[in-house]
Amino acid sequence: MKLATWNVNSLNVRLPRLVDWLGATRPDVVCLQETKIVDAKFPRMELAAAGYASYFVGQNTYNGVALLVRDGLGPAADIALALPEFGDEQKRVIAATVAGIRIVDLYVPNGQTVDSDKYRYKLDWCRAATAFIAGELGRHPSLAVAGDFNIAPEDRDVHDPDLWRGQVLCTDAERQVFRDWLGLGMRDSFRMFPQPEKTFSWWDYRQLAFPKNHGLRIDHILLAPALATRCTACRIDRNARKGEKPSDHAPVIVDLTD
DNA sequence: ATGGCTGCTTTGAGCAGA
Repeated sequence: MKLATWNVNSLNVRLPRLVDWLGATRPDVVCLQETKIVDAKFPRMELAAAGYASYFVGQNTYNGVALLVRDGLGPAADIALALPEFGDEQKRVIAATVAGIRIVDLYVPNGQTVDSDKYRYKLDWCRAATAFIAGELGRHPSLAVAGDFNIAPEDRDVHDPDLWRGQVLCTDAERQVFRDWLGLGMRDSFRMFPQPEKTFSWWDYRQLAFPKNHGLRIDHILLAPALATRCTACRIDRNARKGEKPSDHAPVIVDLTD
């Protein structure tokens, strides 16, 4: 089982690249964020032609998440489309059970700046997500939580920690959320393996950030113990950030033994 | 040397992303 997460920053713009990437990478399940598309316009036919079933919840302009499931894995079951007991207009969560694995796809709010209402919303949202993950883990030992967390967990996940210190994505409160999720028993799959230094998953479109590798690692796949023992690799597909009209995020991919 | 983004919006300057 190959599981991936990718913030595509508009499925409208990125669909050709996504289809190419699916063909080249052949993941079994893909968690998408920032689809920015209403359900009625979701390109399910195009993705079906590429060999994937789509499950999604979206809206115009912002947010939107989807799960893509490769044909032959069987249908996704027990689909959830929001954090329970957290009134939220924004479409940031989809969860489903696929081939015995419970997959939670999160698009964590950005937070904008620490003095903004959006930062408060981010922390409230994350607290609700903590409760959701705890509940899911209780029901499903084979749990994966993947997505754009908008949290760089440690200084080594930041190209210039001094520049980013205390800034949104890197604050103590956000990093504590990440540790809270690990504290539930989840493992950061990326850190289960030796990794090259300065490996990131997001680079600003501006100021040549990508060629200078001025990035952050903010996209993650967390695995419950029962899946962590099956995990043989985690990598970030930096090549997907190259070329014409890339997303500003690169995909994260894990391999799980059967 | 400097500044160099992208996607979206009941189309066109402004917001948001991170």
